[in-house]
Amino acid sequence: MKLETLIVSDNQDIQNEIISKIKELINFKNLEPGDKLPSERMLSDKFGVTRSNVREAIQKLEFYGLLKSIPQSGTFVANIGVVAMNGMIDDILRLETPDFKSLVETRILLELKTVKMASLRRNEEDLRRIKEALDAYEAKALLGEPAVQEDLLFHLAIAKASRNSTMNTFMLTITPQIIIDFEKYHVCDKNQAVIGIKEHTEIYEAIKAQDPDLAKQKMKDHFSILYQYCYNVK
Amino acid sequence: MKLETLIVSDNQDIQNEIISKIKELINFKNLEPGDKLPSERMLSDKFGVTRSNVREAIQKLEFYGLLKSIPQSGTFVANIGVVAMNGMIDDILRLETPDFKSLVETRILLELKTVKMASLRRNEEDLRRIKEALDAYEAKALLGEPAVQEDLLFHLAIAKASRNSTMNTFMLTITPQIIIDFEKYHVCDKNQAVIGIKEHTEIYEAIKAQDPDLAKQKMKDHFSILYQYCYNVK
DNA sequence: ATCTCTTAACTGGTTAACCAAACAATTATG
DNA sequence: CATAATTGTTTGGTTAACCAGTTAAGAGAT
Repeated sequence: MKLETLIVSDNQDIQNEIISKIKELINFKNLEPGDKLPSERMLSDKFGVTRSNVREAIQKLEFYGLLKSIPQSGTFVANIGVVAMNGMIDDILRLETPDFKSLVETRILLELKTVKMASLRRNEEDLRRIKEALDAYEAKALLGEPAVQEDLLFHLAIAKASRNSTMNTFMLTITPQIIIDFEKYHVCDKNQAVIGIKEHTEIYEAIKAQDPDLAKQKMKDHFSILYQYCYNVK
Repeated sequence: MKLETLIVSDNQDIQNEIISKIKELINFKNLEPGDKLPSERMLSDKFGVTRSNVREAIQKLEFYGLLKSIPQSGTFVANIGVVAMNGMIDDILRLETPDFKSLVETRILLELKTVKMASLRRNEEDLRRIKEALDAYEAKALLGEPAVQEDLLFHLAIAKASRNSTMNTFMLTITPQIIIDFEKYHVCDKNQAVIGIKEHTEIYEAIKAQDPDLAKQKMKDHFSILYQYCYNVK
């Protein structure tokens, strides 16, 4: 486990170094939007790393919209000014792995919004899926078993019903880390699962009644314990 | 361009198909948390695709915390129930590329929160960086040139000052797509850049004064035009 | 029969060779 | 001299061979 973390960390460091060097190169050569970068092979030679490393770094910058690779042609600087380019690369380089507090803060923000949207936009199909998730959670919780996953599936069903694909994606993105942190910090270990049934049911009823403000309030109540806990952890 | 979109789409389809088959396999074989999946080579044989394709699919599921690859050992089902597994895979398969409206909705939600946090948590260094971005934007806007990138850099500087790494990452994630959509739908084409100077300055002053509610209000005002526009587009 | 040690195969990860498309320079042709 | 055809080179992408570590089966000793 330790070893793996170290390796990942090394890879990250190498990639960040390459990204940093690409940035320097762009600045040094005064490359402007549309200009071509040196080929992957030249870059890997120049930086003394493998082409795979260079490719990964380029793909990361491509993900953030800073570069654009065109097959059999080359890698080009995106249509973005040199100032923005430098600023964004700096931000990307300094991206931290999200801490628990920031995850919970973000999750609460998203959930309070998605539950309102879900109340307004949900159709019968959405409602059915949310109910299904609720029932699955209730069944597990009543058995006294840990139901963290069923819990989060209920919330994901709401996110889906919000009909906002971006927030839905974000919820999916943070869910695995939330699960890991919950287990790490032993959140939801106690009998809170049983309390959760009532809270979940109330949220579901509010969505069913298409009452966005009530739904938001019930969601807020649901998170009040977690909220306090999260601020105590840090 | 068309060709490329097609290829990407094909790749996406193949990947989704593989993910779907992996899901079926897990269900059919009743694999439980900790169980080992068949090797990448066997899967690629079985599915009639390349190992690269299988690897990408596995990596995607790994990103969402559903699988865990261990070098020289195998790929394992994460510690997540079969119900949650199925639910999350379905969600992942149905992930849509975010539409403009959902992007703007999400951006506004994030910005109203980060500007409050930035007001409370910013230090002098943060403030300096925000001011820098503001000045760069002002300089560009006064020249009558399009300053979309400088605009977004200002907002990214605020997100950074919020000291919430998750929201900061999310802002970075949506920024390139926002830029593309802004150009596509010709947002900010007119002289709105000049109006933006005043609004940006007011936001900056509120952050400087550490007044979270005022900052939020000014940000809201700043987005009112975009908000309307976004709902007209759809 | 049981336990230990060796060995061979199997694993995900990595590297290097290969591919087809795009581009540039050169040559042939009007 | 200008233009079109062609050929050789360069590109990002793909594929297949390779690697080091793990695993488990099997031989041998007790």
